[in-house]
Amino acid sequence: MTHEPPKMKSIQETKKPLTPQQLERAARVFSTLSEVSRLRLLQELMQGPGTVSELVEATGMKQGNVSKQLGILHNARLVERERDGNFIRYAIADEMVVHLCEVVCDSLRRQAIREAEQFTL
Amino acid sequence: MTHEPPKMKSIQETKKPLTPQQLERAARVFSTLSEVSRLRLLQELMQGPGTVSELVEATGMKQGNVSKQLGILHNARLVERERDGNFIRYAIADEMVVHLCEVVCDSLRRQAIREAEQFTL
DNA sequence: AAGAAAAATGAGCAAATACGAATATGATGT
DNA sequence: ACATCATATTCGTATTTGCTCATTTTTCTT
Repeated sequence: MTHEPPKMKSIQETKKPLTPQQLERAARVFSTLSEVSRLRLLQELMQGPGTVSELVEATGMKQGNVSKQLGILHNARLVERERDGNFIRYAIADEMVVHLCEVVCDSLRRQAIREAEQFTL
Repeated sequence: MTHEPPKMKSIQETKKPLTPQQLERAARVFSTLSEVSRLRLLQELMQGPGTVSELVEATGMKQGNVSKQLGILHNARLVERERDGNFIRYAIADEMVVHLCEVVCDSLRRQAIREAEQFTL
């Protein structure tokens, strides 16, 4: 016979679920941020706009790779580009990126504190 | 001769860069959220804790897959599990997940509004 | 202890993708 | 027009990973 698991009240009932398309787009955003190389680039751009060669120098990545990852970020509308003579200057295009990174960093901090406390219990 | 690109002042100089390990962990968090199936599961869990079979029913995913994706979420400490008889109840373990999804959804909303405005210009 | 139910795990396959190397495109200055 | 510099793209390779199916592990019941 099939048992029924005991029910439990939800903490927050008030969240409306996302549509499949929204889920898809959210997944794409997260996927775009799922690579260290791209986070590295975004981190540099959070200090201010920068050209490809500046980013190559700042990150130590190969030029082709920098360009490719920036292209991915640009495709995802997280970054915008503007030509300046021979250079192309990239910049953060969506504040969301900054907020997302802040949220993750906050959590990492809290987690680190929690882990540190384990040694003093 | 190598040209120097014109400099530009940073908007926010006050952000401290993340360490390589922090970048790695942030990337791992984002990577964990980069799959629709896992977002789907998290979305269900945001309505409250649930067992594997409940999640199978709610999402239409295969049992093995649900279990595996939950395992990944659990490995990333985004989800916690608790045995309840024959069942195992999963629940959101880190509010960060909720915040991250909120941030992304806000951005998607803003983006949708911006795109809608393009038709009325 | 045996059987049933829930969840986890492993094998195999297909698809995605990150990176480096080489090459192509596009703009600038002479 | 040509040479040069900055950026983009293509190709090939290696790695990762998501999914299904089948099997195993764990717990509960009788």
